[in-house]
Amino acid sequence: MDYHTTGSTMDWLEIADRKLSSSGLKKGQVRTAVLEILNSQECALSASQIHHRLQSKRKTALPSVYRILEALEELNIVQKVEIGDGLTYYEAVREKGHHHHLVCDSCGELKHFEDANLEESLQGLGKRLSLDISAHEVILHGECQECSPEEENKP
Amino acid sequence: MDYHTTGSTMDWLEIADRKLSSSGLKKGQVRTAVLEILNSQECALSASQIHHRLQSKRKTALPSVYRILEALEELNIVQKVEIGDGLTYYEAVREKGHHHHLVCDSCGELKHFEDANLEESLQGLGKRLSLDISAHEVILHGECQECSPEEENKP
DNA sequence: GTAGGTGCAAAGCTTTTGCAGCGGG
DNA sequence: CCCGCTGCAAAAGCTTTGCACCTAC
Repeated sequence: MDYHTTGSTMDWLEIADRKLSSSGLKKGQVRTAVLEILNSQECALSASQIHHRLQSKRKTALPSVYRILEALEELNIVQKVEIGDGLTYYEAVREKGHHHHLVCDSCGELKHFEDANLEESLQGLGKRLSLDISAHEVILHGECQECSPEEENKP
Repeated sequence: MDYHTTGSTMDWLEIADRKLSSSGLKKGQVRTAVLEILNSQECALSASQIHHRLQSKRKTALPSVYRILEALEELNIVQKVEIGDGLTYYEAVREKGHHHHLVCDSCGELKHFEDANLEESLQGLGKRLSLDISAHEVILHGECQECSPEEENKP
């Protein structure tokens, strides 16, 4: 399960390819396109957003997108991000850059951030309650920096 | 917006009643029953669980449950808890006891916990990123204490 | 040639909406 | 008596499944 055979940092696409082929999966055209979209995307996209972007390249069926995302999730190549109101997004799982999300109340956009402090708290929490935590998600709701007025004249 | 007129801690049901009537809403039988169920429930329930519990008392329509929960959410009497996989739960918003949730990987049950440290981290995070955070949710996934073997003979 | 990949149509689920009749204040 | 409450039926999303055909290896 160690993909650092060369010592250099491996590309997410490369890792994905290996995981896929070692699971006996082939490189279909739609799957390849989905991987490219997610790779060039900084944050998460919904299934229908991905589907929409695919249309410009090739006629694609939405069920295929779901099947592909499901397979990628199984292999821990992508992960679901559920941001509330039943909205589901998908994003690449990269080696570095574990992060959490902010959903902007104004523009609705999904932003992400990292915070060591938060991770520490979560880890400590697991210990304190003696829970074996396999995953955690933190979703913030609020105003993103673009939307919030620069609060220059605050009391 | 202060419901502590008497100085004593007010019951959640009482607060709910006031909020409802001050919004011009009536005390329908189903709504009253939903409030009672949520009040006697420590943690969150799904719409269909609530619906199911209601059947023993009275024939109820699932859409009514959704409408009631929607109204209660609007008044901040209950809140949604979305725990992933598209599962949505609802729970009473009480004056004290802000908490977060753990979804057990084994039994699937929803547990809750409080953690001051975590709250602090989240607050600090808002400051650091200068975000105006209106809400936050933390969902942990792992094994709850009941499910995890008591790990007595750990190396 | 043989699995896996993909499109299409249809089914499944949860949640929402419209409407008519009931019921609380 | 009026407006809100509720049940019923239907619609609306989003996601999954079945099946036939295509394609990578």
